[in-house]
Amino acid sequence: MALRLYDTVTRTVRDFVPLEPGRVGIYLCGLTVQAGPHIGHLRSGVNYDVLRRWLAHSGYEVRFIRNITDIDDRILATSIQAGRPFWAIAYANERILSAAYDALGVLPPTYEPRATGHVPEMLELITALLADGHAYQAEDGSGDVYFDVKSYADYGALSGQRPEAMQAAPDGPERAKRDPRDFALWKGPKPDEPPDAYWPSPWGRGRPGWHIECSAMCQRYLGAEFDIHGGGLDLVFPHHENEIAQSRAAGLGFARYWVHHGLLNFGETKMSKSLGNVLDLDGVVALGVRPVELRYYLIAPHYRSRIDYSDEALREAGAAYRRLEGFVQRAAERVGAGEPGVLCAEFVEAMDDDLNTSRALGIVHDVVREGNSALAADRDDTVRGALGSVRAMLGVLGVDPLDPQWTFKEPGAELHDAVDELVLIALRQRDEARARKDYAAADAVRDGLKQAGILVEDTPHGPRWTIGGRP
RNA sequence: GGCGGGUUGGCCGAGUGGCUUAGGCAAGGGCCUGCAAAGCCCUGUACGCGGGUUCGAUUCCCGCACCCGCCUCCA
Repeated sequence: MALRLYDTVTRTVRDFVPLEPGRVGIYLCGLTVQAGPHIGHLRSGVNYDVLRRWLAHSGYEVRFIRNITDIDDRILATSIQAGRPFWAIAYANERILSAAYDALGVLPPTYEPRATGHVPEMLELITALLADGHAYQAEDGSGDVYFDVKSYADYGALSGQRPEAMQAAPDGPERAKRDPRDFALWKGPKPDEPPDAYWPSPWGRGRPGWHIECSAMCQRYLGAEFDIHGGGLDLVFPHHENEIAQSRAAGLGFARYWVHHGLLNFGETKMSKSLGNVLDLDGVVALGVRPVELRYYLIAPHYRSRIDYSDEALREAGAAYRRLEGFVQRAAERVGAGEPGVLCAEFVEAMDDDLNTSRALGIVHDVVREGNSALAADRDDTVRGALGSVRAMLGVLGVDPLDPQWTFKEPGAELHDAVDELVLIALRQRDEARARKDYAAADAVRDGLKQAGILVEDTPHGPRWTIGGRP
C-alpha cells in the first residue's frame, strides 16, 4: 500500500499520486515572523517534517519549500511600536524560529524563501491578473490592487464557502474595493507606516498583499503545478482559498493536494500571538521537558487532531518517550547501537494511512516491549532486531534517541566519560560493600550518587547509571 | 447567520458494525532484586444524550446538548 493523504479539497483520504514519478514538491506556509514561535507553530514544522521524512523514506526525492513571511501588517505594527526597522524584527524572529526548529530536529527545508525577496515574481503575477481582468486598480488613488473574486468562478471550492453567503469584511471607509470579498494583491503606501516598507511597482510604491507571496514562491520553486500544499487549518480560508484563486486565475495548475494540520489549543482557545496565551520552546524547557520530548508530544496525536495543551499531557509524553529511550539505550549497551533496521509492516501501514503517527507509535511501543523481554531473557539476536527496528521507526518520526541530533547536543555531554570514571570508582566501593553484605554502606553509596543526580540500577550484567533517569 | 471539526475508560490518545484488541501515563497485584530502580506479567473500565437502521452500533442515519476552528490577522 502506498501513501494515502487527507485532501481538504475532496475532504477524503485519497491515494497520493505524484505529478512526476519518484518526485514530490511540497510547499508549506511558514510563519509570519513578527514574534518568535510558540509550540503551536512548532507543531506545524514538526508535522510536515514527519511527512517529508516519510516521503523520503518511501523513496521519493522531496523538494520541500517552507516560506518566511517577513513583511505584513503585524510586522509593521510591531516595528512602529518598537521603533525598530521591520526587517530587523523579522530577521531576529526568523533566527529564533530556525533555532527552535533545529532544537526539535526539524530538518531544514530544501529552500526557505522570504516574501521580500520575491517582489518581482509577485509583480509579474499581478500584472498577468490585471491583464486578464482578474484584478483591478483601486479608483481612489490609493495605489491598491485587488483581486476580483467574482471573476473566478470556483472561488470557495477549498473552504466550502459560498461568496454570497460570507459575512462581509468590515473594511469600512478605507480603500476602494468593488466587492467586500475582494482581497489586496498590492497595497499602496499609508502615511503611518514605515517608509522603508515599500517597493516600486507599475502602480506606484507599495507592498505586497499577504496571499500573493505564496503563489509567487510556489511557482518559482515548484513550478506551475506541484504536489502538496500545506499549512494550518486556520489558513484554509481566506489565505489558501485566495492563493488558489489568484494562481488558477493566472493559469497555473497549482497544488494537487491540500494538507492541513490541526491547531494547538491552550486552555479554552487556540494558542495565538494576538491573544497572548503562548508557550514557547524556552517555556517547555523550563518545565523540565526536553525538546525531543516536546517533539514526541507533538507527533503522538494524529496531525489533524486538535491538541488541547496541558502541562500534564506534555509530561506524560515525556515519560512515554523515556520508556522508548530507555530500551534503546539499554539495548545499545548490550548489543551495540548497530544501524537502523527494518520497519514493521504495521508501522508502514499506519504511516501510509494518512500519517497515523499515533498508531505508528503504538507499534513502536509493542516492539519495545518485546525487546525488553528479550533483554531480560538474554536473547541478544532478538534484542538486536528489535533495536534496529525501533531505531528505524523512531528515525522516520525524527525521535531516534541515538540520532546525533539528540546525542551530541545534551549539555555537558563531553563530561560523560569523566563522570563515568568517577561513578565507576564509587560503584566498585558499593560492590565491595555488597559482597560483604554491608547493605547500609552499599545503599549509602547509591544514595550519595542519587543526591548528585545519578541513578544506579542493577542488571544481571552489572550496574548501570543514568543522569536524572535519562540515558 | 454561513462553512467545517469534535465529544472514547482516572488522564492523554488511536480505532472499529460483531471478532483479541490500540498504545502510553497514572493506579493496584505479582515476578525479578539484599533493598531499590528498570523491565516483564496480570487487573480495572470507555465510547456525550435521545431516537432510528440492523440479528447486532462506540462505529452508519436523524435529532439534541456541549465544545472548538474558520468566515477579520493567524500554524
